[in-house]
Amino acid sequence: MLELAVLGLLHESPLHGYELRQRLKATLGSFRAFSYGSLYPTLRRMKDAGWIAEDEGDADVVAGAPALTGRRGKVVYKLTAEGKEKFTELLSEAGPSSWEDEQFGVHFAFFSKTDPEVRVRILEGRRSRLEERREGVRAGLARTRARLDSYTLQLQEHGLESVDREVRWLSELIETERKNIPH
Amino acid sequence: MLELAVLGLLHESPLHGYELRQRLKATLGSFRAFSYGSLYPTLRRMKDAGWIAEDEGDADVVAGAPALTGRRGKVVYKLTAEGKEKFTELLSEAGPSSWEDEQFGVHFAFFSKTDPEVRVRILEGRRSRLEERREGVRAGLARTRARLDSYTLQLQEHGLESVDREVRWLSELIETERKNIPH
DNA sequence: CCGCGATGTATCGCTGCGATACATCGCACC
DNA sequence: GGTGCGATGTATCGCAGCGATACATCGCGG
Repeated sequence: MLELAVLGLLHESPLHGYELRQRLKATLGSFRAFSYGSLYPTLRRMKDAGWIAEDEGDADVVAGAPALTGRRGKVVYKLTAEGKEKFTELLSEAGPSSWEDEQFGVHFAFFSKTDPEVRVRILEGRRSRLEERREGVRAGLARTRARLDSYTLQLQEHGLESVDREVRWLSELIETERKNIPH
Repeated sequence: MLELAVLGLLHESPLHGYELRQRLKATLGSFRAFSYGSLYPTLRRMKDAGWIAEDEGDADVVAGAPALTGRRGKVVYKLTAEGKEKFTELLSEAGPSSWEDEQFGVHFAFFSKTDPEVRVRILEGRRSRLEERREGVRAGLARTRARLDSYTLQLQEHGLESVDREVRWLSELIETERKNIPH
């Protein structure tokens, strides 16, 4: 899932870890963070899997004697052919709903790289899962409302409203996307 | 953090794992889930720490021959004296902001067991952390807005609005709570 | 010239998730 | 009267990601 984000960012230009992390923050904003603690291991995993490779064409090194010794310089990564393929695959993939749900934000951030039909599918998937959960909570709430603490109640109602808000947001997006699908 | 929730629930009556999980769902609703995968290990940890103990006074067992053999019956837990103490401690504790932030929902759900001053402190803490994050995102967004993908932009703005909404919610609650503090 | 904040790579221990296994109980349906 | 299925119940496994932290270098202002 972090993987998808990394592939998406490298799709535009080669980057090193630190920069990737900055972009990640800039791209996902308050939606998701990703710490170095997951980024670096993930980069290694992806490199081992052959999705990305170290980019040696880095200007830093070219400019004369790189001082050698331990000089732990930047490690710039770029997408491989397999990586590009994997990106496209992950970007339209279904998988178990839990997976889809977690990656939704990342997925959405790279929507411009997908077809309108895929977008609608993803958005509708997210919406229906959200609606499902909402109804579950609502039902439980109706059943236990009387027994519940006033603070608990407020918490739940706030949560419910948040979910509702997102559902409405998604509905608007779906509406707009539908218009983009050629007749 | 799950610990706080368990202590809070057991504070009202002894319960076994399954029932705890149900209550957890009913109490926290859409805010947080907690799976068995965390619940059972946590119960063990808490028992080892002496915060909770098995409750033998269970009616099931009393009612004649319990069929013995493997009969892996319910394991009912109750709060110990240390547990009660720990609960009060955790409920008003500050700790690192990350900790506070994650436990906020649980904390809030048990607000009726705290003093109004503590409530205000917790609510204000949450609000200021939220505001801080919001400003960070806003600043980054202002800087990169032009370069950003339209979808990325929409995602970020939606996120920002959500945070904003919660800040407003918190402000209302703070207002109300303040009135409850004796002159 | 030195000190500090930004840049940069990397690891550690922890919490919690989701899936799953397995067993029993109660009751609905035929 | 059996049988089958959904709710109740305990438990574990592997995995993803977090937050803190260590450590090194670079660039710039005082």
